[in-house]
Amino acid sequence: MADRQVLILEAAVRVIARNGVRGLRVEELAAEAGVSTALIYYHFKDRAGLIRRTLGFISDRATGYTDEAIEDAEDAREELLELLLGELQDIERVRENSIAWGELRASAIFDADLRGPLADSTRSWTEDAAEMIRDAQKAGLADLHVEPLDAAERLTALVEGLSERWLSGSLGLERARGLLAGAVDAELGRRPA
Amino acid sequence: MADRQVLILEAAVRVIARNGVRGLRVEELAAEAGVSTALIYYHFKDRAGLIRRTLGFISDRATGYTDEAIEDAEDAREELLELLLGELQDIERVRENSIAWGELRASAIFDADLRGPLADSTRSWTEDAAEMIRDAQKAGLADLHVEPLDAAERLTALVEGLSERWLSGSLGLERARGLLAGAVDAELGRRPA
DNA sequence: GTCTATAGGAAGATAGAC
DNA sequence: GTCTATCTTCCTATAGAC
Repeated sequence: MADRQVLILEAAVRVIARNGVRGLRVEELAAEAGVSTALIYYHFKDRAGLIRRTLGFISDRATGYTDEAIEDAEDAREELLELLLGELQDIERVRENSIAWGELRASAIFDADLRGPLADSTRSWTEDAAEMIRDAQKAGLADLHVEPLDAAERLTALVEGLSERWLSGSLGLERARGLLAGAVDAELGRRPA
Repeated sequence: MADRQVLILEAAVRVIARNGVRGLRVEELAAEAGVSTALIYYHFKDRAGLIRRTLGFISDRATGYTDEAIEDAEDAREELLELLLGELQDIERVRENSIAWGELRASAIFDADLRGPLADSTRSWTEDAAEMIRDAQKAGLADLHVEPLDAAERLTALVEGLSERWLSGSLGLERARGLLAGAVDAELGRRPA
């Protein structure tokens, strides 16, 4: 489907990461994407449609930048940690996505239309984490009495909380990463040496 | 200082809770507060000034509505849980404050001026929680090897993450509360029966 | 599909009286 | 300090040509 649209969506993520959903001006997006405002309205109907499509786009590409690290992981427990730490990295693309993701979650509070896709992405991410926890349990790397889905939901929600604190300047990145690693230990039981 | 200003600030919190920071229209705020738009500009200079003052106001009154429940708590560990659960209640005032708080944090990502007060409030809340963890440890209700400040920072960040999911419709309130209780168990060790 | 140009309206901000 | 009335700016959205 028209890569011109994708171009606009990618630009939209950048603009949102810079100014927030609330601060997105169609004209600024047009400049960022190198197209006219009219073209944006042609493809996305109106501003609300643009935002909605951008959210879906973010949800879709929300995974991906952790893949390499996850493949390097030596076991399921390390995979889980890498999956979670993936959101806490000082890399342009990660920052961009994290900010956009936070914006979309915040926007969903005031716009019911955004909630469906958001909940879907959240569930999908959580289930990935839960699956890794189950694998860790099978490998004897996690307490068997922890409920994988509960722990996964707590850990992913914690990542969001830490990420927001990091991005808003209340928490240093290294400390955030350390806290997250500590949470994995608390949830799964300290790693057997 | 002029209670008219406080009246406006309180109205601003309500409007922000309803429509978000970006959705705050000076005219709507004027209607909500029962004053003219001119008066708002008189007191707050411009829209940006109004937002800044409102978010500062939110930081200040960020605590308070948990006090009763905390007093009823039977021990330090229960106090901690009540402090945290205080943010996850379906009560008008709590929703309002939680949404406004989330908006403040989201806004701080794009506005460096907001970061100082935000970090201060966050630290204060975290330290309250850490103190309760220390008390719980003294009372034999929490593992002694947990680092109070680390656990407190994780738990409060988790509350923010869960709260955001709840408010954005990705998570039911009861489940959020249950997950939080589970996190306290995971962090402090299961409560000795 | 894409642009230039612009209509139209919403919202921020101010003037001036009381 | 507070209001009514109004100015001005900015931004979404569309018309119409290519």
